[in-house]
Amino acid sequence: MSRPKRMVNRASRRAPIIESPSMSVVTRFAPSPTGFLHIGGARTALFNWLYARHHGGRFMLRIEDTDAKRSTREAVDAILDGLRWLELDWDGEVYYQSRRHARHIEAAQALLAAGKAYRCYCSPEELAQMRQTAKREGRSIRYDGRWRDRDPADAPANVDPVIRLKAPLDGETVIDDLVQGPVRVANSQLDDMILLRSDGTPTYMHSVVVDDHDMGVTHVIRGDDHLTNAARQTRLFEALGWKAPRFAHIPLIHGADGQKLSKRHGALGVDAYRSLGYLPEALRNYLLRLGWSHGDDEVIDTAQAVAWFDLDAVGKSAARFDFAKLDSLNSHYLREMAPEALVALVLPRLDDQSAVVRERLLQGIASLTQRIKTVDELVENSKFYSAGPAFPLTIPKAAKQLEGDGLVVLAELAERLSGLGQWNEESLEEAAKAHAQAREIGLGKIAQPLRAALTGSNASPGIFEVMRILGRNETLARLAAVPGIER
RNA sequence: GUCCCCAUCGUCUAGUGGCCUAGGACGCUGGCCUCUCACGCCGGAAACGGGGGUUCGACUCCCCCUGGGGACGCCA
Repeated sequence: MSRPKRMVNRASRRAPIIESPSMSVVTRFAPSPTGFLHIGGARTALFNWLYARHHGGRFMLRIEDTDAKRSTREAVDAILDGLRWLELDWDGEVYYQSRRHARHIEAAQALLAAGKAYRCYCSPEELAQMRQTAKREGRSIRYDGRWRDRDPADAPANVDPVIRLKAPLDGETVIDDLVQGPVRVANSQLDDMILLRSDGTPTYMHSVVVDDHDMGVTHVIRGDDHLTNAARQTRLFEALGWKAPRFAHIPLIHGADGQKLSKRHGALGVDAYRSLGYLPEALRNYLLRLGWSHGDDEVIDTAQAVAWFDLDAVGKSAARFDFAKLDSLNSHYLREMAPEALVALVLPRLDDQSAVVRERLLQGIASLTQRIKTVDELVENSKFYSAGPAFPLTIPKAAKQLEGDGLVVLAELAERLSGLGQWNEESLEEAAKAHAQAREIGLGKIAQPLRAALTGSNASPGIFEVMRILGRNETLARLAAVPGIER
């Protein structure tokens, strides 16, 4: 596989990833269990997985369930299921952030003891008012630090305080983002974030930092809606005296309306893609190309993706989700599957799962697969191999074939077929053509009624293939079952 | 409102100062093939948001504008 010349240039241009060989990569996917694994999360997981696999590092999974009120076991299961279906295997045990509360609290207390954090006695109402005022006056909306240097003796008696980080007021925080490049944020824009809530539980912002450090995460790859969080978190890392990981904020996936795709806004869970009939490899390929590229390559299987993937080829602008392209990739991977694998997908969803049907499918599935985009369509189009069409036909165009002349032609053909010596595609086509010639009509005038009678549809694989696979008995039986034909 | 990010065909993208008459893919579309629908093959329409610079030369570098997105929670 030769790399295009330009790819080399591109790589050498941004190339900020100069790690010592001994430094092994650790990435993590850290979803919050408040719903299914949606498509954006799936891509974030994929990129983290690919980056770790490409660099021979570790890919960890951490469930961010610090919000006990909103986290559910069902959501955790849905996320795990989704990742398994996508075949994104994680290393080691699943981390549950909630189980590490003690550690998070300890870190916050240490900051407090070191004078790098402080107690804030503002009530939620007070904060809401602060925000409102700031908004009205056109200032940025953030906590004003009123308890930052206030005498603890002023503390109201029966108010449980939150613990806030005492972050630097001046200067700026620079994130040297692996995707976005250097991003500078004035420290004056960032307020003193809450580490521990008034009930003593740690916030997400704090837990993330402690966990990423403790887990040895080297690269945080996540949606760019976290970009400003990276600045906040960097300051916490500094306060704790830890080295911050490298950040890579990948652009978000937008819906057809150009807005961020989220659980509350149009995003489907990966389970929906599964039940819609998409293959995990197709979804991975599609998601990979949303924001990442390797020259003009489009069809990239997972092994190739692992070999090629790196952060320097991740684009910076948001992408819209496009089902049409997913469809085309899905049909590509479907067509590459072995008949046995395809049948294993289809047969369980058919009414008749007998050996006879299985054998028909084995023979007919390849050409069936040429005509569909999803597994669902494949199942739908395979049904005629399982059961004969019911009459009258539900498809008007097909039903029309079984009227008048069509019916006459079929009756005559049935006669001819019953006496046919060889039953293969060549002999069948020969017989049909001979009949067409005898009646001085086009082959289509015979093939279409045949198709309707045999498959119940006006579109199907080649009709002689269908007849061959169905066999003489079944073919004749189906013809005989057509209302208006007696034999 | 404040801050941050982004900007090439309808969509995903290639492009890193001359290789660009801007390439590929999906979709759309004309044709061929043909028993239907597909597949396949051949062809077509389709984009650098605008304005200033820099330069011998800008899709490419800089600035402004415009447009889009994101963040501003005791959510994650």
